Amino acid sequence: MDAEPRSEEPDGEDGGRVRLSKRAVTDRALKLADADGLDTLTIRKLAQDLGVTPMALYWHFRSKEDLLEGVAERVWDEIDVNVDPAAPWPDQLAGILKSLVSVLRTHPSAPRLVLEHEKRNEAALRATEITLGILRGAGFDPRYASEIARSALWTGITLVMSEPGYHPQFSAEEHAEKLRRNQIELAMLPAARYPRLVECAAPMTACDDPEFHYQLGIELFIDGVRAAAGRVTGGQG
Amino acid sequence: MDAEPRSEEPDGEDGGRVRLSKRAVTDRALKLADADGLDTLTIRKLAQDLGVTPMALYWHFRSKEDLLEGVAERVWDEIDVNVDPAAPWPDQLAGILKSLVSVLRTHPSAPRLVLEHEKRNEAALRATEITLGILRGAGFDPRYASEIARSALWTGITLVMSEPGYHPQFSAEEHAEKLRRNQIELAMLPAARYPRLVECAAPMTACDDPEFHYQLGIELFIDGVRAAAGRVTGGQG
DNA sequence: AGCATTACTTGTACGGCGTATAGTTGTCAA
DNA sequence: TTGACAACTATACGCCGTACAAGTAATGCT
Repeated sequence: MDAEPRSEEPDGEDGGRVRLSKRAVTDRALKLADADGLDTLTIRKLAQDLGVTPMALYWHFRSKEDLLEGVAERVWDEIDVNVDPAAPWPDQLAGILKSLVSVLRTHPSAPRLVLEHEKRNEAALRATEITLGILRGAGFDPRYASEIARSALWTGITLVMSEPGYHPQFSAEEHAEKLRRNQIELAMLPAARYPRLVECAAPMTACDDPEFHYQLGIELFIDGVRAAAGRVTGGQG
Repeated sequence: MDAEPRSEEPDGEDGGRVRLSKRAVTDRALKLADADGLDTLTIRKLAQDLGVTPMALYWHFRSKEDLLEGVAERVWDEIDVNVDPAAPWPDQLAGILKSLVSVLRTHPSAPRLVLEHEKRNEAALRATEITLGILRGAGFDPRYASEIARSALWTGITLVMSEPGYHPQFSAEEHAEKLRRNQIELAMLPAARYPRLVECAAPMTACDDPEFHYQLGIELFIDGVRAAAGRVTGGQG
C-alpha cells in the first residue's frame, strides 16, 4: 500500500526509461493542471504525459482522489510560514496571509486543490499551528482563534479566486475576449435600473492593478480581526 | 432554442403524465443535489427521478452546464435584497450578507453552484446593484465599491462552506464519525510540536454553535469595511 | 376535417472517464 | 539459475455527457 521505490537516483536523461515516483507524478500533475485547468486533468492524460499506462499510476496512488491530495500537499509545502515573532501580531498574521496568497497565485490550480482536498498534512498542520499561535498570542481564546485561523485560510483562497478574470482554464486571448464582452454587457445595462453597475462596469470586471486587489483584501481581513481583538481581548495580548 | 410550454397548468396528480418545464427540472435538480451532493447529480439520475429519458432534458437545456446555471439562478432568486435604506450603511451591508448566508445555508449545494456557475442573471445583477449602491453611498469610489462588493459575495459563500463539518455529500452519521476522528487526530498530535492545535482540537473541528461562526464572520467583514471607509472616505458618506 | 408544424420524448450509440483484476516484465538476493 | 517481489501493462466494466435520428402528441391553418 505504501510502497515507494528505494532507488534514489533516477537520472535526467530523456532517452532512458525512468522509474516513476510519487513526487514525479504529483509534480507533473500540478504542471499539467496549472497549464490546462484542473478538471481537464485526467489519469489517462497524465499517464500519457509521463509515458506510462494509466494503471501504472495506481501503483503509487490508491485513487485519483489520493493523487490530488498529494498534489495539494505539494502546494502546502511551498508555503513559507516563517514570520518575525518580534513583530506586532497583525503584521505576523498579514505575513502568513501574504505567503499563502503568493503561492496560490503562482499555481492557478492551487486554490481549488487546497479547497477541495483538505486532508490534513504535515505542512498544513504547521501553518495552522503557527497561525493559531499568533492569534492566541494576540489574546484570542481557542474558540476565536480557531474561527479566525480558518477564516484566514479561506480569505487567502478566495482572494486569489476572486481576482477579476481568474479563470485558469482559459487562454490569454479567450480571457481578454471574455473580459471585453463582460464589460460591454454591464455598460449596456439600462442605466435607469442599474446605475451603479453601469458606473462600475470597468472595475467590476477588469483588474488593471492586481496589487490593489490583494492589498485591499488583506487589509480588510486584518482590520476586521483587529476590531474583534479590541472587542474580545484586553488589547494587545 | 428558447422554447417553453405555454400550457400553464400541469396538475399535481402523480398518476397523470406532467409535461416538463425548465422550472420543474431545476427544482428537482436542486432538491436532488441538496439531498445527495452536487457531484452525484447526473443527467441520467435526474431524468429517472423525473420519470423521463435522459435526452428529454436536452430539450429544455443546451447542456448539463446550462442546466446547472439554471439551478444557480434559482438560488439567486431566493435571496432577499431588500434593506432599510434609512439604516446606517454597515447595517444595510450586514443585512444583505445575512440574507445571502441564510439562503446558502438552506441549500447545501448552493455555495458551490453560485461559486462555479457565475453567469450573470437578473437576480444576481439586482443584488450586486444594491450592494454597490450601499457602498457608493458610504463614500467608496467605484474601484473600492467593486472590490468590496465582490468581497462580500465571497465572504458569504465561504462562510457557509467553512462552517466546521460542512460536507453536504455525507450523511449525518458519516459526518459525526468524521468529526470524532478529526478531533481525536488533532488531540493526539505531539503536544510539544503542536501545542496550539492540541489545545484547539475541539473548536477547530466541531461547531456546537453555528450562530457564533456566522456572526463572527459577518462582524469580521463589516468591521474590515468600516476601517477601510475610515481610511479612504471622508467618514459616513 | 385534413394536414403540416411545433413541442416534446425516446432509442441507440459514441467516446471518454476512473479503476478492478489479472498478467507481464525487470531487478536482485540467495 | 531461481524465485520473490516491485513496477508496470493489458483488458475490460460500468459509469458519464450527449450527438443524432426517429417517434408521437398537441396545435394552428386552411
